[in-house]
Amino acid sequence: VTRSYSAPTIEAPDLDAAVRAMREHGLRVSAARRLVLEAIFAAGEPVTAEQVADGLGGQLPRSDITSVYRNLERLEEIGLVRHFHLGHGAGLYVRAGAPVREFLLCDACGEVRPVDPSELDRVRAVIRQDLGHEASFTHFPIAGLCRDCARAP
Amino acid sequence: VTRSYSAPTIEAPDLDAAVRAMREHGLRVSAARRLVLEAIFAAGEPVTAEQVADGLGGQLPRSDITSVYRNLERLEEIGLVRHFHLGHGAGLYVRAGAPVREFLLCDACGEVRPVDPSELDRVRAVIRQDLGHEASFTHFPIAGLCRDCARAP
DNA sequence: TTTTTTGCAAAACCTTTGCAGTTGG
DNA sequence: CCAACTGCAAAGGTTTTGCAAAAAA
Repeated sequence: VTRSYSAPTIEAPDLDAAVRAMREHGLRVSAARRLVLEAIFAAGEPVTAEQVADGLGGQLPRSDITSVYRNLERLEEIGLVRHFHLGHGAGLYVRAGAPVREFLLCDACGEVRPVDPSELDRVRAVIRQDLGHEASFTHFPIAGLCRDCARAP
Repeated sequence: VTRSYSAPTIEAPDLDAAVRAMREHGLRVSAARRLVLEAIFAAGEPVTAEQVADGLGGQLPRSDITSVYRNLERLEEIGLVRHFHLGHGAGLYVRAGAPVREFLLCDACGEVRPVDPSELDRVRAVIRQDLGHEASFTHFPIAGLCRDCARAP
């Protein structure tokens, strides 16, 4: 199944603040690291480590994929990046600080629907009440059937 | 994080009916195929392709892992096997016809809690009402924090 | 006999590790 | 200067693919 993707609007990145945060956390601001950060901030949507290494398809200089993984990890540790998964492929990395999205995935047509976490508040409340579990859909999506595919299966 | 796993009770397998189903679907009943089926039916809990290939740790003859994957795929196509994921590791295969379980995963302590699908009926209803999505947690688990870890984070 | 299936080798895919050399602070 | 970081090569874990030989129907 091919996955479609509607990018959530992401507010203008603040690279300088991010660089400051790096220094505050004792991370060196190397060229490679800065490049990963720039790619993540420049991308309008979640991207794979490979896309970052490819310089977002030529928009930025290429990087070594090993360093990209290592830097995404560091940046995630200090809260500048988050990552999540849609299905089975490579992980997707986004700039933290951008609005958090959770995802509904249609197993039939492949639609990926980003939703605002508030839209899942009632869902989380029911899970908490019925099962005593604090659910989070920020790392794995909610799979199933979208409205259209549920109607015409 | 190490994952604990409480096996759901699985009713006595009916290998003969499964073999009949294979023939009905035009699948040949080869030794290798039968072995995969036996392993899946004999296992008291979901197992990886590798566990099947290893003969469940010596209980059964070993098989070639490539064939195991191919046969699990065929058996899943005709509805004798299901598979799902818990986190990032290898997929887990279970005999279809055994009671379906859905899973809650604790990101903090690694607890894996199998629940009966009926326990998620209200959850699914809210997702349907609020988002028009027919949710299924049979392929990916519901991640988050278990009751204990949510209390003491 | 004919079509499916097997077993092996090899590769694909995503991610991590080891290490010697480079660099930021 | 020196700990942190890089780039490369290599490997790890999971799953798929190609193909000639073997086996089911």
